[in-house]
Formats: sequence, structure tokens, C-alpha cells
Amino acid sequence: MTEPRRAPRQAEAEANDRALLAAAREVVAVDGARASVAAIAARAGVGIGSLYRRYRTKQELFQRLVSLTLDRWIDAAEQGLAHADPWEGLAHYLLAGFDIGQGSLGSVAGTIELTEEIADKNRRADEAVDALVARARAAGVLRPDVTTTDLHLLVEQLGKSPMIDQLRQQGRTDLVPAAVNARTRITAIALDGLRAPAPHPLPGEPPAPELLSGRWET
Amino acid sequence: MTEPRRAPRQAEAEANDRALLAAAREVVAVDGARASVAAIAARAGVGIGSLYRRYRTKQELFQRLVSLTLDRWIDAAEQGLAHADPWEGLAHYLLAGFDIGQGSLGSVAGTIELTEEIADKNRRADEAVDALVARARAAGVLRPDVTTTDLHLLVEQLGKSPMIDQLRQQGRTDLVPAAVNARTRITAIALDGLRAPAPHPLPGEPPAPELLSGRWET
DNA sequence: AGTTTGCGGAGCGAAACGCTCCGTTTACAA
DNA sequence: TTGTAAACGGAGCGTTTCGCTCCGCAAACT
Repeated sequence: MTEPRRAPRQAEAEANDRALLAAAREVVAVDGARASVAAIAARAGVGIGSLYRRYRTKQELFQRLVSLTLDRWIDAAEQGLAHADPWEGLAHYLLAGFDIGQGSLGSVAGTIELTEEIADKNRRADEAVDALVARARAAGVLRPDVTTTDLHLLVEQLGKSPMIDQLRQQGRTDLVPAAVNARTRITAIALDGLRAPAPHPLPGEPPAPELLSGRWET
Repeated sequence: MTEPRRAPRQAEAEANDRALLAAAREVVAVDGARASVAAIAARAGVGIGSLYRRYRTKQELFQRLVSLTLDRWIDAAEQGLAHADPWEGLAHYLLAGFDIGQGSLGSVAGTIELTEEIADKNRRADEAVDALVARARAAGVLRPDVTTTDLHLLVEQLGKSPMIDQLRQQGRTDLVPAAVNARTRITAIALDGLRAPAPHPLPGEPPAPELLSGRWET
């Protein structure tokens, strides 16, 4: 390292940055893109001034948030691919995805200007997921009428958890663990619905990829 | 009828009321309880003044909206009970529930003052759903580890459709039918996950009913 | 002691909010 | 034709909330 010594003030600044990002994730989960910088700073236990020293605008903070979240998605997909069992790999990705909660970020992603970095990460995540789905389908453990787009939409839908957000908003944090457990059960139901063989074929036409989260591609 | 004649102005007023409620449903689906009266009136093609002639406050409009939506829920559950086949009956209720979209209303229900009428309708809906679930379970078509609360939460989660709301918000109404189709597929997956016999038992403890949409009861 | 660096938050102009108020339009009786 | 009452749309009010700037202060280093 060129800079092994850490000035205490600099360490504090980095801790603040982490707190800001964590707080932003929480507030955005509840309020979506309407989340105010004041609320984010307050939740992080940090002054507004400090927020604006690190991010020139609210949009810059959101872009960073989306970028870091995409990292999590890529990790989840690649960890899924690392599993030897195709079904376990897919299930790992989906369960991780429900936790990451693309849904909450989806509304933010629709409001920010897309950077090259974000578009690139999005592409990498898509490739990994495609491989994951293709492998599960080839192994015959995923019902064959489910498309990758179906899965993306399912994750988007189940990742957003209005129940948990609402509880947090009402300050009933004591109930949050129970809510997380409840959501896990729901996702387990959905996972069971994905397994081959399927009791009935899915209705309608396979969904078009354009439906995914606003624009992303184009 | 005591008043068979309809003054044209009065008919217009009633049409405006219907348009207001329909618009409120749409705007609330996107913006939740933050939906502004101006947005609702504009979407209904009606002046703000007309809105406030019929509803003294925004809250009064929202209470009416919740009440009418609960009527839909009661209908869906009772129609489900009318089905001879227990599974078809349950599926009918769930599919209708996904369409009604309790999720969107959940955020509104948390902000309004509960009237006696609303609490009463909520009770009636609960009773009908309990009967529906009990019948399906007794017939052995519903996996036995799913509780009524699980189902309520599932409906709440899948009823809210961020994808459709976002498309509408962006004015891409051309894509909405495709999105509705996509959501139908997702719900079909979840339905298949509910059938008996289950591939694996559900994880965790059965969820407590207190988790449902804020307060409703108490 | 002086300098640098990061800090918190009061306060700015702009925007959005719920709601009131009023001039206009329409249907119908005189 | 004219008078009246009902329903209309929307400008504008006071208030709140927003993103963001700016500045006085404290801690670390020289």
C-alpha cells in the first residue's frame, strides 16, 4: 500500500461514507426515489454537509448506491454458478436476490442517469444469470416454461417487501425479524413453484425482456 | 324508484364521482398514500373544486376508496366459496386478489382513520377467506404447512406490482398488457407452489397475524 | 500558534402540498 | 328571453418539504 498510515479524521470520513450508503439503502427501501437527503443523513447520524462533501448531488449518491447493489447481484449470481448442484445454485441466487431487493432500487434506477459503469455491471449480471438459468434448465430441475425474464420479474416482485418497509416506517422494528421470516416462507413457496415437473403449463406468452425495470438497456 | 328522472347535471356529477374513484385507484397504485389530490383530479379529467365538493377532505376520499376495495375483496372470497372445487375456489380468490391489489391500498390503509364500516368489512372478508382456506386444506389440495396469514402476505406481496405501476408512471401504457400477462405468469408460479403435496416443508415458524397491513385489527 | 481537514446544521429559493374561493357554464322554469 | 340554482374548473392561499449552499467550529498535524 502506498498509504499504510490512516489519519483518524480520514478513517472517520470513511466510516461516515459507509453509514451514508447503508442509511441510503434503508431509506430508499421505504421511500423509493423520493427519499430525501435530509432523511438519509439523519439516519446515518451524519450532517447534511458531510453528505454533500462526498457526493456532489443526490443523483451521484444514488448512482453509487445502484452501482454497489449491482455488485451484490453479480456476486449472488456467480456464487450460484459456483454451486455444483444446478438447482441449489439457482435457489441461492434467487434467495440472495430477494434479500438484496432489486425492487426497491428499481424505482431509483428509473430516475437516475445511467452511467457507463452501471450499464456494464448490469450486462455482467445478466450474463451470469443467463448461464445459471440455462444450466438449471439443461439439468431438468427448472420447469421448462419459465424464462429468464420471468425469473427477473419474480425477483423484482418478491424482492420488494412492502410489509417490512411499512413496519420499519412505523417504528415497529421489533416485528421486523418475524416479517423477514414470513417473507422467507413466501419465497420458499415461489421456489417450489419453479421446480420441474410443473403441475400445469404457465399461461400466456413468455414475457418480453423490455419489461425489466424501465430502461436499463436500449 | 322514488327518483326515476335524472337531471343531466346530476348524471354528470355521478360520472365524475366514478371517474374520481377510478383515477384515485390508479394514482394511489403508483404513489401510495402520497398521491396528491391534484394528480387524482387531473387524471379523472375533473377540477379540484369538483373533488372537494364530493369529499370534504383527502382522507374522506381515501376512506371511500378503501371501503370500495374491501367490497371487491369480499366478492372475490365469496365467489371462491361458490366454486364447487376447493382448489379452483381458492385459486379464484387469489387470482382476483392479485388483480385488486391490496398492496397498493395497504399503504393508504395505514394512513387513514379507520371507520366502523371499514373495520366491519375487513372482518367479513377475513371470515370468508378463513372458510376458503379451511375447505381447501380439508380437501387436501392445499399444502398443509401454509397458513392463512401466509396467504394474506402472499397476496399483499404479489398484488402490488411495481413493474406495472412504473410503466404507467412513465406513460408506456402500450406495455401494460404485456406486464399484466407477465404478472399472471408469476402468480401462476406461486399458485403451483401452494399445491399439495409440497416438495419440501416451509422454513421457519408460521407467521403471526399481527404482521398484516399495519393495524386493521386491535 | 497556525494551518488544514472534516464536521454539523441553519437557512436559502424553489417546488409541491391540501384546501379555499370565485368567476363561468349549463339546465330549466318563469 | 331572462333569472336562478347547481355544478363546474382552476388560480392562488398559506404551509411544508425539498435539494443544496455556506459558514462557524473542532480535531489533528506542523
